[in-house]
Amino acid sequence: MSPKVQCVDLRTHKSTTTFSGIFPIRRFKSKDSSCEYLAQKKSAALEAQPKRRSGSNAQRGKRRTKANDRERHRMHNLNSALDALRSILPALPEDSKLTKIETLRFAHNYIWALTETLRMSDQQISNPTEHMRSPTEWDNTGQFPPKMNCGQLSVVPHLSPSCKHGVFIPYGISYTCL
DNA sequence: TAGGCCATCTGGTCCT
DNA sequence: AGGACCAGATGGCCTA
Repeated sequence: MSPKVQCVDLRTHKSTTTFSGIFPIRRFKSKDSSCEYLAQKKSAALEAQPKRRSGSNAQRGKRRTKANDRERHRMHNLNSALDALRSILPALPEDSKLTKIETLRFAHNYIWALTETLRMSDQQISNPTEHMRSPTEWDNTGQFPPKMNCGQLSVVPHLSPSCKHGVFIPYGISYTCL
């Protein structure tokens, strides 16, 4: 059911590999999202006396309709933001659309991959002897850059051998499904 | 047909 | 008081 996601070389904008969208899930245990907290909140709400809202039925109906409109508008805004996020993620095929949760997970991994690429770019600047290694050589050495594993998503950053204004430009991130 | 995804409604809570 | 935010419930649509 998960859509295939096609990735591109960020420099050439040509598609490279595809993977199906199973992304690593990082589980957080926070007060606001824990099952215990939500269960407590729900039971407290059930036990609580129903609040008497002021106003006639007609007034309450009007307020409810207004609140529904606001909520609809709010969700539309949220969806617009998700669409904007989808549009900047690399190389979605024309005929498929990431689901909401896939969009968020993909964005998370994409940011992570870019961050790793920058980090390794900095390492390369501080250690110029690594500069001329090809990605293949890097892979063979098992040293730099390491093959980054993030759950089921494997990220292999490739660094451009060119240097612009003293900054190495990362041009490629390929993803392979493990 | 079951399961996933989504939009919408709804009531509760928090904040201004 | 009213708005924003949140999570649960519900029903529709689609796909394997």
